[in-house]
Amino acid sequence: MDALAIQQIRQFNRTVTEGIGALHDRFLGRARPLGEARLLWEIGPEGAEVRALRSRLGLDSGYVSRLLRSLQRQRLARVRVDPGDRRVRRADLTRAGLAERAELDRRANDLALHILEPLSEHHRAALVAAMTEVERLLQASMVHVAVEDPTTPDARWCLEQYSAELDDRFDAGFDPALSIPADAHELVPPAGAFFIARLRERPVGCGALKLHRDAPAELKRMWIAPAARGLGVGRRLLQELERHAREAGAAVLRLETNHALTEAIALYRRSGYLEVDAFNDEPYAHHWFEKRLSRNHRRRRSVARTAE
Amino acid sequence: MDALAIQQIRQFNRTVTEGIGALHDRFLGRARPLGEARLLWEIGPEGAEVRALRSRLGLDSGYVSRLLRSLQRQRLARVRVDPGDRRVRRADLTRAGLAERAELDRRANDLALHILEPLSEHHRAALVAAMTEVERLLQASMVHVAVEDPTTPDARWCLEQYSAELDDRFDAGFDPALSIPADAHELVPPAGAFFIARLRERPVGCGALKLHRDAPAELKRMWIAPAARGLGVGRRLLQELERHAREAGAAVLRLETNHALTEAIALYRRSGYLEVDAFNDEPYAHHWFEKRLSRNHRRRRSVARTAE
DNA sequence: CGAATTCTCTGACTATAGTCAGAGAATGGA
DNA sequence: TCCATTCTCTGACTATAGTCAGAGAATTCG
Repeated sequence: MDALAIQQIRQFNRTVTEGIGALHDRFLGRARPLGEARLLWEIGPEGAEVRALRSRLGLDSGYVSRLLRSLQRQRLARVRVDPGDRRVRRADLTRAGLAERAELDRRANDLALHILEPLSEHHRAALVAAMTEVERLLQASMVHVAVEDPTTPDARWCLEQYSAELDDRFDAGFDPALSIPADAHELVPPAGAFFIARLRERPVGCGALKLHRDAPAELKRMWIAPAARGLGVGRRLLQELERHAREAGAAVLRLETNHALTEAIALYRRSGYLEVDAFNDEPYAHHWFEKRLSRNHRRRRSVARTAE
Repeated sequence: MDALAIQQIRQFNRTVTEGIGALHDRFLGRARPLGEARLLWEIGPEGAEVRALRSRLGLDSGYVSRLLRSLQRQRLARVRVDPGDRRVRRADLTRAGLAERAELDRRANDLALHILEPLSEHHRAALVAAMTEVERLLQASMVHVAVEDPTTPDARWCLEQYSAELDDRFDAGFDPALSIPADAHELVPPAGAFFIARLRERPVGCGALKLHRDAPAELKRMWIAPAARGLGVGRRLLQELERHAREAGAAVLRLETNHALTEAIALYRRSGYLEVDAFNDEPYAHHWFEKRLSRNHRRRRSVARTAE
């Protein structure tokens, strides 16, 4: 694997963590312990349920309880019982707490300004552009794909997004009732599988398989959130779907699609799918594709694996 | 100031610290406390003086002493008296310590690999390129310029680099003895000033002023380390020199230079210097420049100040 | 030579950032 | 209705990452 690339990433990590990290401490000014500051920030102007704070920050319930008491003692936050469910508490910020949060916000801005300030206009623009690029690609690298239950709220959300997008892009709109169904019960083992691609817990794409004993497997419901497009998420999702289908014993994976979905069609072609005659009567489809899943495609823990 | 740029930098900081930070902890595996791991790394294969470790890591002497004892108990390091000066101790790694350090190195590589692994070749190359760019520009932004004593080892080193570079680039080489002198005693207040540009303590450039009561100030000994070129360090150094000359009462700043120094000449022209007739008999000079230092050029704490 | 300085170590102390095991109150489901 | 679950809090405990004030040995400076 490319040793130079690895060295560059390590160098980048050093520069960013030491450089920005040191600045961060100087600007965010460790006047307040980090835990309190994070909590103060996370409560936000609207307030939040204590249990939500706990899960968002990944902290122990006892610890959050004590941090909140400390914020209360400093008259920065209030904690009250939720009238709806009297087990849960809601935290919100006092005027002083809001001011303190605004101050944190201001300091974070100052930090960014302090980085830009010494640079010329030209270099500033270059830095912001390069940062945008690094951030996008890091996010791409942090996307994980996993089989999930198609009935969870996240899964339903993805499927709704999928339908809404088709409705928006198809010339005649999209009514799931007129299309060949792929209901939840068909997308759980052993009949099929439902995959969600997530970026830090948030769903950014989905895809599903319908498995048929000896007949080709079918690829359904593939969708990538607009914000995650162009990052290779579709390619990775497709690879996972193919791997799953292969491991489930399918020799061929096939799919139908609409001519409005140009990026998807390009992805399928790029990934080795060949256009074939219509193999079903899906009313929204214009193209039918299939791909033979090679059996000997070993899954090695090597980087070369994902090379295009 | 550009609010979008600031938002982008904040977003970048979040993604990088949360994304890479989380990975960092997972890979570097908090099996060993961070303090010990840093020290183990810093001792290095060659060993190091304890006082050097202290200053490099910026740690308290008592703390380092205890950390070292802990490493000794784990048979990872040895501490011995320096035979030359029996007050100082040297630490070095045992075989086990070296193995542990190699393991840290391996894990840092794995972290980098883990970031690259999910990406396509195309996206990998783009990420590495963008990281290189961010790192370069962040470094540019971390350069600081300050007046320093021209007799310190760092100052001498800069001046040697300066001479060596001229000797290398001038057609006929460069012999300081034949050039108009600018000795250390001329480069301290009130006769003049010597500036060093530093990136994290390491010198990456220098420049000097000779001040003459009512005559124009002279710019001398300007040099930028090859690794720091193209980052705007020269421009910032020049701005500092001009500011200092202006504040010392000079109305005009002038300089002579050799035609081999094309980037320097371009910088001077870009910065408002006008070519004038020879005002001295410097044997190595081909061009003479001067710039009128405007008095009313207020130094505002605004970003616009450094715009080109 | 004697005084000041340098380098390291020890003891005593602190703050931060947690973890874990209950306990009590409120709620939801059978 | 009652049992399990959810939500929060308290007390007791831990590890990490330091800081500070000497003290003792070695060295350097005037």
